[in-house]
Amino acid sequence: MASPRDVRERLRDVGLRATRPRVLVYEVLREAGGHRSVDEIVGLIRERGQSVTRMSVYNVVSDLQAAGIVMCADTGPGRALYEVGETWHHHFVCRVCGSIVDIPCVTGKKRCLDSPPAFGGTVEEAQVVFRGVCETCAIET
Amino acid sequence: MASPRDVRERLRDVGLRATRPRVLVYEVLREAGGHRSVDEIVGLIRERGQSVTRMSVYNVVSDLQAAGIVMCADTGPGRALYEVGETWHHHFVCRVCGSIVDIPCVTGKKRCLDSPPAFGGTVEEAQVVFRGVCETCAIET
DNA sequence: CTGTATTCTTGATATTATCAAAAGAACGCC
DNA sequence: GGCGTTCTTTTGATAATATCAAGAATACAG
Repeated sequence: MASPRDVRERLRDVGLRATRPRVLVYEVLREAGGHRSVDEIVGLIRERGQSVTRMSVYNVVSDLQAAGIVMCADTGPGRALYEVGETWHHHFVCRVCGSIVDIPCVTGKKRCLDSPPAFGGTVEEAQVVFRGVCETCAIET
Repeated sequence: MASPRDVRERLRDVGLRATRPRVLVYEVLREAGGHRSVDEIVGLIRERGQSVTRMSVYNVVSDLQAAGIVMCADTGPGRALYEVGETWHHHFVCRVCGSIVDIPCVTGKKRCLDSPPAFGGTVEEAQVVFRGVCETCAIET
C-alpha cells in the first residue's frame, strides 16, 4: 500500500513536517483502518515495536485533522475517534455493542445536506449519525 | 410553566419514581433550556439553593434518557450534553466558539433520513450535526 | 403506617484530555 | 555533509469527565 516514503510526501504536500510520530500515526490509521481512539493508536504503534507518547498522538491527530487528511468521526460523546479522510461518509452506531459502521454519503460531499433554512451562520459540513441496532446484536436478542 | 406537581406526574407517567433529584434535574433542564453538561446541571441546581451530587445527576440523566423524556445531544466527542426531548431536531455547532444552535427537523421524526441502502441493521434514529461558523463568529473574523 | 424495592449518596478510582517547559529533530541553506 | 533556526516531541503534572461499589435514605404499594 502506502510506503513510508509515500506517507512522508503526503505529509509535506499538506504543509507538515514528516516527523516520526506523524508518519507512524498516519500509517497505522491507513493500514488498520476503522475508527480509532488516541489510546488505540498508541497501542497499534506499540505493536509495531515503535514508541510514541499519548501526548504526541494528541498533537499529531490534531495537526493531521487541521491539515485535512484525518477526520474526527462524529459518533456522539465519549472518546474522540479518528480515521483517514478519504471520502465523505456518515456513521452508524449500534446502541447495544457500540460498533461503528461507515455509511457512504449519497452525494460524497461535505455539505451533503441543504443548509438549514433561515440560519445565519455558514455550514461547512453536515455529518449524520444513524443510531440503532446492528445486525449481529439484533440476532442475539 | 411546569409546576413541581406536573413534573412529578410526568415522571410517573413514564414509569419513574418521582424522587427529589429527578424532579430537580428535569425542572432545571426544562426551565434553563439549552444543552447542559452534568456539571452545569449540578451548578444550576445549586443556584436554586438545592444540593445534589454529581453522581446522582449521572444516574438521573441516564434514567430520564432511557425513559425518553431527555435526550443526549449528538454534538461530537467531549462532555455529554443533555436537553429535554420535546420535538426531534438537529444541531449546528460553531467550530470557533463551540456554541450550539437547534436546527428544526423538516420531518420532525427520529428516522428523518432514509435508512442507508443495503444496510443490515435497524436504524432507530438519524441525527445530523451541522458544523461551520456561526453568525457572530463570522462577523468578528 | 409499615415493608420492600428502588434510588441516592459517599468516597474511591478509572478514563480521557490538556498544560508548560525543556530536550530533540526536520528542513533550508551554504 | 554540517549548521542553525524553527517546529515537534517528550516529560511530568494536572484538569476534566465518567464509573464503581456498598451502605443510607426514600418513594410508593398495600
